[in-house]
Amino acid sequence: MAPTEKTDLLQGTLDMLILKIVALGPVHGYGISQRIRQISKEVLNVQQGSLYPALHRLEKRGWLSAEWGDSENGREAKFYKLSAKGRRQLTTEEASWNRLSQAVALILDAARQEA
Amino acid sequence: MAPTEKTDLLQGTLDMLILKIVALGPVHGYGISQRIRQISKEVLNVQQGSLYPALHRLEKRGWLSAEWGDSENGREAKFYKLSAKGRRQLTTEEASWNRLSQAVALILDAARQEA
DNA sequence: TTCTATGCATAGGTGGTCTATGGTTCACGG
DNA sequence: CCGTGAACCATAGACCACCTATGCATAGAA
Repeated sequence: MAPTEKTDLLQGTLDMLILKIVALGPVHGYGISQRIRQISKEVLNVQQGSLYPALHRLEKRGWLSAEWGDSENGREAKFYKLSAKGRRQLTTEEASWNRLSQAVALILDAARQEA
Repeated sequence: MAPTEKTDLLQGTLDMLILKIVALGPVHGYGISQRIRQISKEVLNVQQGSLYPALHRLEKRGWLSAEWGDSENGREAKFYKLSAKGRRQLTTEEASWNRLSQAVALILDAARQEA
């Protein structure tokens, strides 16, 4: 109804996106969602209720490490860093994403090879 | 552990893939999963436990219509056809997929614009 | 005859995402 | 001076798509 299109994201990609953003350098949670929105040109909009559980999940799996610090505005914020394990995970997920998205593209391109 | 990589698919894309396959012409359920596997070059493997509930879901939403008939082997099989409503839905989902996958690509390409 | 492929189907569990809340501090406008 | 909104964190509850496991039936091959 509203002109705002659904900005939901593709399930299963959130972890990868977060890992990728954090790979660019330490960021706090709120900043991650902002960067995802910016870099994706307002297409991807990560809800806070999705973001924070995801961050905790990734931390629990040892892919991220967290540390409290001060944000650019002098506020308290929890900064995340990518661990070596997280870097490996990111590589895996990127490869998987490429395989799968290319496979989907194959399907969407189909129309030829039909008997 | 096993050398077989996870062939799971991207959540949320199954409906679109099914609609797309059916758009190529009437097929029965089992055939849909085969074609997805073939066209994707063995990358996408739709489990039967995912497929049939999805088909019922799509039918219930009026995007597909079903009809019993005989398969190539002379067996009983339920054939699916795309409805006009389903065709519209497919268009929508394809556009959405393109938007989102391109947005993800933007994130994965990132590394430049950082301050 | 037993196994595999074809074909349909459901039940139950898992897990990620969304919505809805809740709270704090800072800055700005009225 | 007070309200509002942005910056920041967080959790609870619900939803829903997908997977695993299982069931059944028939045909053909080993």
